[in-house]
Amino acid sequence: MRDLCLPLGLDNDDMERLESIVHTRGPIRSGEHLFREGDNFQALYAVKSGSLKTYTIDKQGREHVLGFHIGGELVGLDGIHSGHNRCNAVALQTTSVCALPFPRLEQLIHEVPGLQAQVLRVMSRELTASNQLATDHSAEERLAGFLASLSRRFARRGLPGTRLTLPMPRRDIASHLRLATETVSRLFARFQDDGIVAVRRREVEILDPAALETLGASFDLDGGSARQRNPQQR
Amino acid sequence: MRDLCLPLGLDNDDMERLESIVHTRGPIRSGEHLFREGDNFQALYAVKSGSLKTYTIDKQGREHVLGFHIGGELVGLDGIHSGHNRCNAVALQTTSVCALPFPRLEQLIHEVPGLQAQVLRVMSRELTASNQLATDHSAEERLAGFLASLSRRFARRGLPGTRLTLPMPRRDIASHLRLATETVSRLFARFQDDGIVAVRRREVEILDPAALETLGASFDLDGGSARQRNPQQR
DNA sequence: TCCCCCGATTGACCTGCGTCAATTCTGGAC
DNA sequence: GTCCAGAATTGACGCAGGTCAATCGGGGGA
Repeated sequence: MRDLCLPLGLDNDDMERLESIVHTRGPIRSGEHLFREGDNFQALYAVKSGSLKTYTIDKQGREHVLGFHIGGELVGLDGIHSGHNRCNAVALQTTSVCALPFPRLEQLIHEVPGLQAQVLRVMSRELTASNQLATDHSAEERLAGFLASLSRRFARRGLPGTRLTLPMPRRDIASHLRLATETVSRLFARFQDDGIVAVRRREVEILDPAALETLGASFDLDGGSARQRNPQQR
Repeated sequence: MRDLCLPLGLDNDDMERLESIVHTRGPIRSGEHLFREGDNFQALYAVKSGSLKTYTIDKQGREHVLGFHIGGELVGLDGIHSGHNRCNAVALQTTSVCALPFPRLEQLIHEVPGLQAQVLRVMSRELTASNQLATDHSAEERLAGFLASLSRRFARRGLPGTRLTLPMPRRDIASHLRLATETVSRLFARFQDDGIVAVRRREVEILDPAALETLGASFDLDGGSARQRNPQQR
């Protein structure tokens, strides 16, 4: 297979064992669901290409976008504990994924110590990111932090980090950041006036990455803006 | 030891193995820190008695309360991936915890399959809860959902779920829910006027649990309000 | 017992962002 | 090419909740 593109840092042998249990699923076309809230939880999914959004519908019928997932990222971790998927996952564009059937994955985690460590790490990172998303920040900080984070994630995939095509509409960005669509639109306009980005619909060019990082510094969605750790001991 | 009070559903033998690696730490007095952001990540902590809050300080110096942890709950999961604690943990009252040194825990997870499954489950549940916290709801929904959740958690511990003593000040509740202290205070007053609760400082009596659940229904912090799953397929 | 300090409450006012509404843009369908 | 439905933008306005400020209250220390 050779195409499970998760950055797990496993050696070749372990990676092959992991790939032996996955099966590719796709293409999933834009708007099609990978899974839905309440479905039996059967597998985790690694995005190979394209992108997904995850969301929930609350008891009032309102949609809440939990996150966006591009290539190399994992989806479905929140479904483990209850045995049911806790959110919906829908393709934002033509997308293909690798399914990692959970019972077999659990078995493999047990057999491959390196995999155990990586899975714990991935889940922990997801938790940190979600915690960050739950914090309280202004609309400006949120959008700047979101763009900076997205830019880094694209760059990590080898795509140009300063010239991106957003896979999602404004409405989804807004929902994800707990803003109104109009607020997102106005902020894009403001960032553009300030010379920080050039935006045309879903094409975004980041003209002043430093300014974007500064604006979004306190809303660091993936702990990646500064590689600097915080080495203070008490 | 016999006092690691985590509801992991392990058999006696496995539980004993787990307890053999923990060591009790406490009492931690109110205001003392269990760990701080940036510290080397060394252990997970299970709260035995008392309570903790976890929080971060952002680059502007603002505090964000991530969560509260009472007996039987686990703290520190977000520190795994980076090897450094990602938040601060401070006691809200006299508190004692069990430290689970992570390297030994990892080893034990490998050896005890039942423990592996439980750890994955616990992390997944944390993730679901954090995702929920990140969603967009009115102040009223947030506070009602928070109180309902807290009530359930107390009840799970065998404490009266309708008569609770809040271990945290208004300011921390407000920060956790992304509200102003004054808003929390006003909402308590309103809930009291509506006959839903009786509040006196930190003493809260829930007079109308159903009303509280209804108000907070769409902001379900621990998936516990309704045991009903969502069995729809597709 | 009396302070004293800090947490909580309450009121008045303000503002960031949401809501509503009107255009404009645009990429597919044909 | 033309049409059109949905996406994005822009403006006017309103409100939920934040901010500022004054007061209250109660537990702990001497």
